Amino acid sequence: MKKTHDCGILKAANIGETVCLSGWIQGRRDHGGIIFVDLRDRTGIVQVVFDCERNKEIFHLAEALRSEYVLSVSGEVKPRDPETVNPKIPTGEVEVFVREFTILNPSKTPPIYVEDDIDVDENLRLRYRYLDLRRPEMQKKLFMRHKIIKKIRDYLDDQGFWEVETPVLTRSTPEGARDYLVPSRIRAGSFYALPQSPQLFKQLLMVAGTEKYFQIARCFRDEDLRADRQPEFTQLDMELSFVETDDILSLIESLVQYIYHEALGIELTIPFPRMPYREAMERYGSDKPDLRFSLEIKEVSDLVSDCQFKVFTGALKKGGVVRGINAKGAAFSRKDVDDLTEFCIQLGAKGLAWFMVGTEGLKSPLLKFFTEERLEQLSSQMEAEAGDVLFFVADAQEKAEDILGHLRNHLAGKMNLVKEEENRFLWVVDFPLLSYDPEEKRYVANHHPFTSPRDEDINLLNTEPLKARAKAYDLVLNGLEVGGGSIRIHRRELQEKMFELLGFTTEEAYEQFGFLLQAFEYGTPPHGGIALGLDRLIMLMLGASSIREVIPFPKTASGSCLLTDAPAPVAENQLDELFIRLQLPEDEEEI
RNA sequence: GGAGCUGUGGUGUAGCGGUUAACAUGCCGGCCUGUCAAGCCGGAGAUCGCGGGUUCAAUCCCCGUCAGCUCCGCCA
Repeated sequence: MKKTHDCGILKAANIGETVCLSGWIQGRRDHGGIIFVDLRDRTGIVQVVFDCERNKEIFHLAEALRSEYVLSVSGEVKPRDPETVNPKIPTGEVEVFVREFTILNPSKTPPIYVEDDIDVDENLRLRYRYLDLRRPEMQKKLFMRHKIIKKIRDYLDDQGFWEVETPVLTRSTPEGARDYLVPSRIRAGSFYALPQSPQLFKQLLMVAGTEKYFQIARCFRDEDLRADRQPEFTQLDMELSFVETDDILSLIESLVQYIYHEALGIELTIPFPRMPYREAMERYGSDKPDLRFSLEIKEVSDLVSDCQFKVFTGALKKGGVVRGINAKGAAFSRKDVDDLTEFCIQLGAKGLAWFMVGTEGLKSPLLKFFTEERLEQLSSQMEAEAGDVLFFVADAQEKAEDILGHLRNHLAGKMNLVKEEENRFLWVVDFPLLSYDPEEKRYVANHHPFTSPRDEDINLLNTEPLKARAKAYDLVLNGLEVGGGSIRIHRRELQEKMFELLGFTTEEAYEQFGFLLQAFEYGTPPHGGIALGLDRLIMLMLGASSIREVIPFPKTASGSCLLTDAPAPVAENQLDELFIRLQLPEDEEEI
């Protein structure tokens, strides 16, 4: 028997047809003389009927059917009596009277329910992922992921991009995240690294004249996991020649607008707003601000510089700042405020100053440190009204920004301010090119060593390198970074200057990046690119709360796969072939 | 590396220093010809994550450990 129709598509128009359906048994209702079975495939569910009176033999065979058996049935599509129509399912007007059927495979009783809205330990879902993925909501996520990526390919193909594959076994380069290493059998003692991104190859493709490149690229970073971070993940990686920042931003805006329209039917307004990094940090305390709520951070250093509160004045004397957030109308209890203080302390704050705004003025243990006039100015600066609670952090600028940024997000959750249905895209631009690493006592590239400074900031590299801004940009959606890229350096002198600032000698630079620097000597077009984190983007597009929901076979927080039990020990002869001897911490099992 | 939360029949929960460990659902059997969360009757199913400690007595309290989740560090 060959499947002639999908289960989920049968409707009144099919009445009278003889069909063959194949799928899984969603459920069975045995009434003694008649058995109803819901047959499910990836398109949906249809009711098939085994009737004692019509076919006694088939009916008795059907008594053995159970959930999740794989079943093939053939029979006639019949209309249901009006009073037995099921309006809850699309196929509810019809049912199939079974003439014959085959059990293609029986099933043990599944450990999780194959249905939507299950409340089950994620452990079990991951261990039995193949059952979890049978659930309609997961099938939909798989399908939507396919569809979004298909639309990306369609769009970029239409724009003249070539999809090019780059190696997965490549070489380890310094900077960036920890590499996953793969030992070489043929060259003893040497290792490949799995790519953190195809960065260097896509730049080489620009030298190679590809001009417009993209790839749906798997990337690997051996770092700890988060709800929005897995050690292996998928990027839409792109690189273009003869472009500047605006070309890339508007291309991505159109692409994102296209896939939202095509895949979700949602119309996005472009261009997306653009915000300099500095402004994002000052107003939101984050380089990936969530714009679905306001709660902006306010500067109050000037207003508190002459107060008696030593925590404030002390921070200012050390060159720090005092900044605050107004939790509008929050009307927090003392307990809430204590919890929030604890939250900030966990993040490294020394404390959290607060003022409750009542109808009769401010309430706070800190009132005595301030003059009436200053309190009034403070209230006005913070736009305080009765019911508000004002919070202040005094610390070094970067730290204060960071803590307030986290507090802002936390408050939004606690106060239920996040407009979940909104899609607030934002470009954050003008990132600082470099930061200073006090441990290594050198500058480090914020993006990567090939990121170009802004033309007008090139001279700053000689005088105040930390003030130089990069031609780098991040795409932010609802408080998550969903993409980032830059215009690259394509001129040799500037690249050498960068390496010099990063503390590489010419020899070291050639040792690590010689192949790229050499390529750059053979006619390199100006170029730039971007990579979008597809798992995150798809997660947000589908309203999922974790990246794991849109990855078919994800890893757990400790990097293991509960389905295959990877990572796992290997046989000794495998290690021998690779010239590897294990040196495990004490008390570890012998492998 | 650090902090927090969670762990009880297959599944989801309740419980409590001494219980026959409760409920729902699922599963098995029986009855039942129009259900679609079918219904009714009966039954099986748990060494309460693991190890140690306190105690006359531990699923419950303490310590450790493992696993999962969230966050910090890390990661663009």
